[in-house]
Amino acid sequence: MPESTRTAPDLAGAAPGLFDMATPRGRLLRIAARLFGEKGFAGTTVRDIAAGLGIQSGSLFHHFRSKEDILFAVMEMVVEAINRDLAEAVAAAPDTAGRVRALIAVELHYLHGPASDATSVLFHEWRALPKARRSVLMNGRAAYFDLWQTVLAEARAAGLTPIEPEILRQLLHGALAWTSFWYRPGGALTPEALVERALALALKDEGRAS
Amino acid sequence: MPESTRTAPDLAGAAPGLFDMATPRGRLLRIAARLFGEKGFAGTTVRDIAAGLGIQSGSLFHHFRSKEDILFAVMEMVVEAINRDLAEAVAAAPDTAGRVRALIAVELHYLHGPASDATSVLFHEWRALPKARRSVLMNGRAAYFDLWQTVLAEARAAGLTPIEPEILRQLLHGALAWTSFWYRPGGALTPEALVERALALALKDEGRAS
DNA sequence: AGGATAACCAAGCAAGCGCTTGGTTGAGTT
DNA sequence: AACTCAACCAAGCGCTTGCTTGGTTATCCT
Repeated sequence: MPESTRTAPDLAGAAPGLFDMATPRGRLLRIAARLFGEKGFAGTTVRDIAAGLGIQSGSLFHHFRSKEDILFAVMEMVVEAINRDLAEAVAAAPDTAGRVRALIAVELHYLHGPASDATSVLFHEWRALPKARRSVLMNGRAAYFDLWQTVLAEARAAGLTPIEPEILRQLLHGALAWTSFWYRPGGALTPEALVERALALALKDEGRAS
Repeated sequence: MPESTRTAPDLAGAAPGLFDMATPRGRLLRIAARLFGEKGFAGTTVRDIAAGLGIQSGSLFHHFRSKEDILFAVMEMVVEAINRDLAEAVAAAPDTAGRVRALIAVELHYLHGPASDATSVLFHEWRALPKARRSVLMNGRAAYFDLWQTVLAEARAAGLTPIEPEILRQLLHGALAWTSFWYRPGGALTPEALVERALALALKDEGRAS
């Protein structure tokens, strides 16, 4: 499939995901992310993960100290990558509407591109972490939330939306996160078209739907 | 707290939830819903539920044949109730925008009113059910989805949104479902104000935010 | 008074869970 | 040739899981 070069960031080398498939650790994280995404963290056993790798369940603990550490590693990886790409994409956008579109495009790209498994784990399984680790993750995401809020405040000042930035951010985040339950790329609705629909939802008078 | 009498339905007698607190079965479902909502289905044990009722874990199986049956009963109860209230509220609304507001208000009322635990279980834990039972639930929700889509199609025909009804329905459903992770009634943002924000998100030129 | 029944307890079983242990293998280094 | 070490296996430990069993108690119906 061809790249979407206009607004979405280039994740290039990370093609089969954000994990290094050359190392056992990377392969482990990849299938763990897939299983956690499919059956949830509590619904996935270390034996499931081991079976996916073709090794014994005990051998997992040569690479990670606990099942929870695996979940945390998956999430940390996504947080770092998404932070980087989001800042890049926003900096490259020419105007306010372009920045909002960039935010949406990056988030949807993570939710449905090569990193989809790991991203939906980050979005949907944070309750499985103890509070201490949850707040570590939230610290890592602070920059991400700030960026959204800054751009949305800019949009509101420009008259593109009447909704307060922090509320709009949460509503949009929910709308986008939920797409992992119903949207599948490859169908009639292209990823680019989905970005435009979400943008039409976020901003007045930017709708080019249908 | 006073009722919101304008558009939200009156759930009256169901005050402490939608469960009949006079029966052991109702009390069981109530605390099961709370625990499933807090820790997830797989993260909740039958011993947790029993402890919440002050009985032995084995005694649960006098009321339900399996843990999964408990989850299913919680979900069925919400599906029935929400279907009924949604149809009522939409029928009572005077115009298109009012019908969209009614849809949003009912959904948010279920997510944050007395039935909040059970509703967020329905929205977030359906993956814990085997596919056969999932499709039983989906059949029960068909009327619900149809209603949303009909009203949103009407809104689009009236020029209130450029987004296709089925896509808008999914995006809005995500935005609303996600509020259970961040919104708490009793704070600065009232439930009524949240409804207006969500309405401003759904429809053009209906924004009265700030 | 006698019988049926709903609601529970006390005890525990079989299976599955996360994780540990001690040992093996094979590629890389010197 | 001797050594190191990452990557794994085979076995199983201690615990928790959902659920079963046989029996007890209180309430209601007749």
